[in-house]
Amino acid sequence: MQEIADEASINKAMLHYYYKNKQQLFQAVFMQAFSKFAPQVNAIFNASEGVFDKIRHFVSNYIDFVMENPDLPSFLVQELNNNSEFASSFMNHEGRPNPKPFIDHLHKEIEAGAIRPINPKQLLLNIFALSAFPFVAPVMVKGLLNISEEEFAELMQERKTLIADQIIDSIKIK
Amino acid sequence: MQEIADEASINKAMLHYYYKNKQQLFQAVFMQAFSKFAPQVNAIFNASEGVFDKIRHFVSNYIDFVMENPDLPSFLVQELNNNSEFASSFMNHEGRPNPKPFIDHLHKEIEAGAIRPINPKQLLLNIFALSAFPFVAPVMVKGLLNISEEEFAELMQERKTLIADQIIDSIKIK
DNA sequence: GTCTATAGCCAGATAGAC
DNA sequence: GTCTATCTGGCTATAGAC
Repeated sequence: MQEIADEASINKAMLHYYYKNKQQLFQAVFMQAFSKFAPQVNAIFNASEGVFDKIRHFVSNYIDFVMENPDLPSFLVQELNNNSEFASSFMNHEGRPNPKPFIDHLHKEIEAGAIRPINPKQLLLNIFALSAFPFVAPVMVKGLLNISEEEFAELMQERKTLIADQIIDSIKIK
Repeated sequence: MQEIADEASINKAMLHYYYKNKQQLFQAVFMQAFSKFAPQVNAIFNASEGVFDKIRHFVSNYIDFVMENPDLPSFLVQELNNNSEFASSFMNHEGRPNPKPFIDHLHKEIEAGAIRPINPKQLLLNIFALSAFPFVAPVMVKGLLNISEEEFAELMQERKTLIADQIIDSIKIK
């Protein structure tokens, strides 16, 4: 609370004036982070494009977005991991990420023989994993690959097309 | 400290007898977690097999390993994120994950024309991301995909071959 | 080695003047 | 609304008997 007050150039008493206690301040912060994140994720689900374009746009938009908000993914993941009961209330929240439209879309394309018969949940997981992992575990990634902040940023730029191509290739009929 | 003491069926004073302070107890826990994790990761780098077999074995072994130690990845990632200075001392530690052999191996295969000319660091990142992400962000993944613990376990079993096939496919000369 | 009791400290929270 | 001063509880850590 002291550090937050310092950062805001006020004192602890004022924090308690605006947010009755620490928990409520935290929830306000979490909610704001979550409400920045959710629409980004929903973008992929509700767009009207074809599957390949959805994937390309999601990956590119997501990486651009988190490069501007680099602490968001690790913060959300950490708090969801440590408050699972409280997490589920956010997951049931209005405006939460809802993958159903995208999964239905995939099922249709599979039935039509337009893409390979992959389990849609696996595909979704692959998209998230490839896009989000470097931002969820940035210290480990930079340590393992032995790269600087700048090299990391370059790798992420390269990923915007690399990942999308790879994912699309994995479901394209050859 | 109280909760740890309870779990161990001793009292707080005994914890301080064996570990002078909380920080030292934490370091012991972290070190043990890290020393379980590092060899698993190194397995991929130092095996004498071909690239494709390395990838297949790593993915399968890694998923088996973390299914038995489900809290390890999220714990390590969280602590590395929050103690980056202290993290780097572990990353320079004896027996740390060292990807150089694997990256060299990839460079050779690329020069020989045996695999496609991908950036080896991107490939490494893809392998980690696809394997580790569900275990680093389990609550978010289960929430987004709307699946139970059991379905999660099934998905992970299916992933052992699915991911490996996809990664190999992304570097195979067609 | 093991325990109880307690010291010491610090963060969250409040009272009350302005 | 804003601030200073202060209370309070809880946590880490230690003293000291056994």
